Amino acid sequence: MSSTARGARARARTEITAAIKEEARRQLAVEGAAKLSLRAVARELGMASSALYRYFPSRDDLLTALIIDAYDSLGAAAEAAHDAAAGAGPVRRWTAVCEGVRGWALARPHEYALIYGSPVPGYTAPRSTVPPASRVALVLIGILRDAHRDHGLAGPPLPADLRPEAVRMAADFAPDLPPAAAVAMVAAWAQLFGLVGFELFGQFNRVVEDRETFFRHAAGQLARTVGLVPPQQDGADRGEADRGRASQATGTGGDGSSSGA
Amino acid sequence: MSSTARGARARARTEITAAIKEEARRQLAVEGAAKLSLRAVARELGMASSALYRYFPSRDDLLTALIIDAYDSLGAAAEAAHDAAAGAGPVRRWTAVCEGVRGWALARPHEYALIYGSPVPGYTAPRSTVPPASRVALVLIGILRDAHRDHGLAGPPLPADLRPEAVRMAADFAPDLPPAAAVAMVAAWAQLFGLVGFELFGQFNRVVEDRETFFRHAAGQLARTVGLVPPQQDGADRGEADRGRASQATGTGGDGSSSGA
DNA sequence: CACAAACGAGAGCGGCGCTCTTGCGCCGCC
DNA sequence: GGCGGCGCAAGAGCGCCGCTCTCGTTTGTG
Repeated sequence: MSSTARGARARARTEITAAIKEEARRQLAVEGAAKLSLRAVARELGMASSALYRYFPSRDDLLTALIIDAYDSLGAAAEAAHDAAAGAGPVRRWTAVCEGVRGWALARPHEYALIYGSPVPGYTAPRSTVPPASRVALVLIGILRDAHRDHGLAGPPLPADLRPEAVRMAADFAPDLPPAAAVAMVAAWAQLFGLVGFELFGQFNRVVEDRETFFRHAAGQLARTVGLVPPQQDGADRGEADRGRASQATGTGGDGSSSGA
Repeated sequence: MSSTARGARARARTEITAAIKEEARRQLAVEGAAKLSLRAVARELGMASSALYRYFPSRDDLLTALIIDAYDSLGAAAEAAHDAAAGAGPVRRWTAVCEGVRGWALARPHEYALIYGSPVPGYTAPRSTVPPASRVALVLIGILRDAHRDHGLAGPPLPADLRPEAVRMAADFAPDLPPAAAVAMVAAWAQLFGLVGFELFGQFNRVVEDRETFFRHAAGQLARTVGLVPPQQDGADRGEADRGRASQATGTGGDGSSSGA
């Protein structure tokens, strides 16, 4: 009841609010957050710049609204990518989510920069951004939970001095996961956005060319570090690579992630 | 001969240029890059704002100069951290560099944001930023090269479709490394800055509390993913992982980072 | 119907990046 | 040693910005 038809006035307000955000997002995509101008938005919408302050008390508040929307959009993309791979194994689902995040970021670089780039100087994100910001992490945690329930997780040991923190982390947001897995999960979460951010912000420019393939591989490795084991037996892993110097022969055997299946 | 005493005029110019950058860096640390104002810098230096354009043709050029300085400062910090651990094993040297990077970033959050945060809208970094930006990566590559020469590297296999790219990458900037190691290195490089960025930009706010310990552990794990194997020492902290069902094998022995020394 | 709240428009304040023009002082050259 | 020229600082000014205040109008409500 509260959302629809509480009078023409209220509906007009939500419509105008949406139009402002839409136009702002359009300018964001073109010019970037730094050059987003309230006056330009108002101009494009055919209203006085002062009128816009009836809807957003300041430029930063507009930005905050866009940030929340971006988090939600990214979260939805991650969830959609996960659902599209629902039937598959945990590694496949993991990489699907990672690729979903990457795809969203590549399609909306400025919105990605808005939420994972440098935060505005004195600005600290209000609490309202927390839940939408958690959605990607929740999807990843869900994959780990399922995998842990079904097969267990293969994680590295936990150093003694990290154990209390790990226990706290698991209790806080991943009660179904062993502490070591919670730690590995948070690290992988940050590392995922390191990969995406580096690609997006040009750090890979003369370094990585075939970024799609590179990312897929890296995401698969990330799955390993959180304890998800690829369908085929591991075991072959460790002794491999290149003992000694003249290695070069390394690789050859696909690790399974190369097969599309 | 070119650097010193090419006349009083020239020396005054370099001095003023340095003073401008210094003041700009001061304002950067206080307000952030978005609010850095040429007029404010000029005001603080007691000169007319227009005079400042004799030294930097635009605000973006000032920013670019600061970016290059920041890259160099970070690179120097990474090299210093590495040299301080020169005698140690590759894992210790790796984590030392990672912690050096983190320490630098925590001490200069705004300068870090300048180089690894969102790039300015239409702005693409000029070529002159490339060499200083590479210094951290070069240090890490050096560690891998040494480790590969001395003990070999234990990396995961390379999927067939990534092999051409991996060969190209190794040839381009790590000719002494096997292709798989070059790939793992670049991924770890990006992931390192993912960890640092998330901590710095508040993404860990209600997630990770003991960030120092968490980071040290994550950096150690990163060392493993690039094929650096920790000295095998069966310590007390082991066997935790998860105790789920088939908790297979759990990689190799302790990561040794738990010991304080 | 009357009234208060919400609203849109306009003017205006201080600050910004950047440009142009105007004088001045230092440099090298004859 | 005088002098022309160049580098330099300063001021005024343009168009933009975020934001505020005021004022007349619209609109939902008791």
